[in-house]
Formats: sequence, structure tokens, C-alpha cells
Amino acid sequence: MEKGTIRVLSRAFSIMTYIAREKRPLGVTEIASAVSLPKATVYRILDSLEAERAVLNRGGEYELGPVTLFLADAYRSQVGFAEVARPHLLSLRNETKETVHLFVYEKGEFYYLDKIESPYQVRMHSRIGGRASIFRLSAGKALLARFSAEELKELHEPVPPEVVREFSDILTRGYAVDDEQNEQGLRCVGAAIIDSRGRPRGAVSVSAPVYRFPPELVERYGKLVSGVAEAVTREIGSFEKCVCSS
Amino acid sequence: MEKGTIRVLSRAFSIMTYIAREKRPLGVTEIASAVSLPKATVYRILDSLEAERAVLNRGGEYELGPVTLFLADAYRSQVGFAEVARPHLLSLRNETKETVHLFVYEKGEFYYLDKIESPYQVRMHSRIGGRASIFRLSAGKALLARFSAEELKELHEPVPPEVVREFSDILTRGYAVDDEQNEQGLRCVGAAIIDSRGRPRGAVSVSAPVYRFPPELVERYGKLVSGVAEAVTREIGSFEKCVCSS
DNA sequence: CATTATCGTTTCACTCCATGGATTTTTTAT
DNA sequence: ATAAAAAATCCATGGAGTGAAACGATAATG
Repeated sequence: MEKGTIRVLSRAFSIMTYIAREKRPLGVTEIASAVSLPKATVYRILDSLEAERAVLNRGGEYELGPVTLFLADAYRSQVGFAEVARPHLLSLRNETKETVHLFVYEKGEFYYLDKIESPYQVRMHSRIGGRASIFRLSAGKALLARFSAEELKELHEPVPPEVVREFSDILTRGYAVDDEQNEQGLRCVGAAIIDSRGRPRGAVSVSAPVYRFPPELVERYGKLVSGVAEAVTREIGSFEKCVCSS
Repeated sequence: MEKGTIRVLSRAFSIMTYIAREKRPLGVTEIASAVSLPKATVYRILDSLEAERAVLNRGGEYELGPVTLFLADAYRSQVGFAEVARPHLLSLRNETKETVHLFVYEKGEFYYLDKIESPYQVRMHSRIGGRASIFRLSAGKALLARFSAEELKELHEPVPPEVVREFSDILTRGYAVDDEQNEQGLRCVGAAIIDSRGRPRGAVSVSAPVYRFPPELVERYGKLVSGVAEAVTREIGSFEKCVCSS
């Protein structure tokens, strides 16, 4: 546990995180052993979380509660581009028929913010709110390429040299490519979203299995994602200006 | 505060809820006065929440963090019909061009689970994760009409007699109607989603301002929503059967 | 059907950890 | 430059969270 943090809070979050990972109703005993805490302690915390509707108790089995929705919706609208991007993501998915992702960058880490899935049976698997490994994703590289030297230092791990070498290409093309680096058999293209102060804040990507996404398609899909990213960037920029000038 | 609840937890949630309501970066002082707690206490709680990425600290201003996304996504998939319903909601919105809502019922309360907005400028305003007043919404009435006597007692407030009188009509038609009871100038139709054990678990609705949603359209939209609700009900039913039989 | 095992729930004495008033540091406004 | 306000830090205190143990309910076993 980090210094200065309140113990119950960190315990409560590890309990909720465990429930979220398992995605099924769980008993007190199982949770207690999973998070290495006494049953009574876990029970009391679950009770308190239930009072807040952060978890629900269905006859001794616990699952997450609806308050999570409320908080996540607020987070989404704070991010600013989640709602703006939605229709663009939809049309991008319809044009490519492949899975489309939206990411946010927050304090050195990269999170899945939204996704629209491919209609095909074979498709990429990801989890909203999950952390993503920034170096291996096309969306991550597209973002890093726009970072200043200072911002690159903020990251928890140093950027691998082979990724740095890609930066100039990414900037000239407007999109980054991932050829099975993140996952065997999967190809992605991604482009960065820039906020009104000129800072890279997120990214959009299209992912597909290589057999549906051959090298010949990279340029086409690449231009589509960078077009979407630019559209979102433009919209959030003008929106902020609107608010400021009023 | 309810008996037996852990104080810091309830405090932490009131802080997060306040941030979620305000939907803007907030300072410690403002939050402290809003939730009526000493600054130092609020500061320490925010610090702990930040360590969990439940809030973010941007130079003294706090906002919600990305963990909320992760928890909410898990809740959505636990509900079971949120993902299944998404494509149906989309086509319902496209057919009606009006705002479509998805609700969940949890322990006596009704929550907005998802929405797809009308493309028109004039449209209904709602908040995902917010509680909704079950008696005045078409979706709420559609759900109540399917409840057993016991389930009706589980509610926090008794059902008004005028709503009870509507039940038989709702059951024969398959959908409920709200003629400006919830909000002046707004008409809605809603239908219930039933889980594999036969329990009403949620509802779908279409809402529009009366000038775009005249009485002549009620039957058409009503049949559309009940069709969607039935499709979702059927899909979650057969999915559960699949899992069981394997 | 009795027995055992397991799990959710409750209890309570102990103690440790969250508390909040006061202080210091930083930022913003004048 | 100076003042004002807000964020961040400190620390003695006591009440709040803790967890071992007990309880009661339910399911599994022979």
C-alpha cells in the first residue's frame, strides 16, 4: 500500500476490482481469500458498499451496483471527447466493418474509453476501462509521437528505441500502424486526438485480423482513422473556444 | 448515516458523487464545504481515491478517474441485457429518430442504463446511472405491470392507484404510455424486458416532444418498443439456456 | 435422516488508524 | 511586492475499523 492512503478505501477498491474482473456473483469467502483479508472485514466493507449501491447483495452473492454507471458517465463527460467521438466511431465502424476503439491518456497510462465491435464473429477482445500497453498499440504510438520530451518522461516506462524511430513516419502519415506487435494475427491503425491546448489526449484505432486487413488496406484505413481523429480534434477545439468566448 | 456502515467509505462516495454531479474540476475547499467535512479530511480521502485512480488530481483540481469506467463496464456486463440490447436500441432510434432509453430495475429502484439520443436539437435530457421515478415513466409502468404482488411490496413507495388501474391495458397492449405525466410536453412509450427466470429486469422506451409524437403515432411506436423488448427478452433467455445446457 | 462441511452473518474487546485543528507552502489576485 | 486564498502537511487524540471466534442457515454426504 502506498504511503498516506486510507486503508479501508484501498481495500474497498481491491474488492470491487476483484468483482469487476470476475464478472459474476461472488460469495464473501471467495472474495476474502482472493484479496487476502479476513471474512468479517470483507463482509463489513461489502455491507458499506451496498449502502452506497456500489455493490448489490443477491442472497449472499455480491455483484457490482448501479452507482458505477453514474460515476463512469460523469468521467466520460469530463473527458470531453467521448460523446463527441461516438458518431464518428460509428461511421468508422460501418465503413470498415471492423472493431473501433477510443482511448484516453491519463497520467502516464492509456485506457479503453469506448469501443464499437465488428459485426464479424472473429474479432478483437478488449475491456472498457482496462489499461492498455501504450507501446504496442497503434493508438498508443500515434499518441506518443505527438508528445514533447517532458511528456515522454512522465511515462512510467521509457519508450523503446524502435518505437522512437517510428515517430517521424507516424507524424508525416498522420497515423500509426501495428503489425502483429501487440497480438499475433492482429493488425491495427491508430491516430491521435489533440485537445484545445494542443496536448495529445487520446486516440482512435481500427483493429482487424490480418486476413481481413492486408497491407494493401493499411493506407485506406489509416486515412480513415486519421480523418476521424482530426474531426474529433477539430470539434473539441471549437467547442472549448465557444465556451471561452461566451 | 446508516448503522454499521464504514464512515470513510460513505464519505468517499459522497465526495465522488459531488464531483460527478458537478461535472467539472473542483478544489478541495469547495468539495469540503459542499460535503460538510474538514478540508484535511477531504484532502486525505481524495489522495487515497487518487491512488486508486478513482479520481484525478490536475494541479489542485480534482475530477473523476478512469477506474469508474472499468467498474461500470463490469456492471453493464453483469446486468446481461445491456450489450444484447445495444443494436436493437440503435435500430429503434434510427426508425423513430427519437431518443431511446434502456433501464435496469435493481432493488426497488430504476436506473438509466443506456441511451441513444435523437438527432433533433429538441430532445429529452437524462443522465446515465441516474435514478428515475418509476411511476411516471412509461418504461417504469411497463415494468410494474409485470410485477407480482410481492415484488410490488419491495418498492420503497406504494404504487399510486391510477397507475395500478393502467396495468391490465399495459399487459394487453404490450407497452405503456406516458402522456406528459413525467414532464410537460413529453410523450413516451415503454416495454418491459424479462429475464430467463421470468422476472421483469428492465425496460426500453422511446421519448419525444408531443409535437413530433402525436397520439396517432402511439400505436406504431408502441409496437416498435414492445418488439424490441421482446427481442431482447428472447435473446437473453436463449443465451442463458445455452450456457446451462453446456 | 442424521451428520458434516461450508458459507453468510453477527459479536465484541482491542488497538491502530483515520481525524481535524493548526501550520506551512504554494498559487492566485491585487 | 504584498496580501489573500487555497492546497498540502503535521501530529496528538480517541473513536472507528479490525479480525478472531462464535453463530445460524443451508447444502452436501454417507
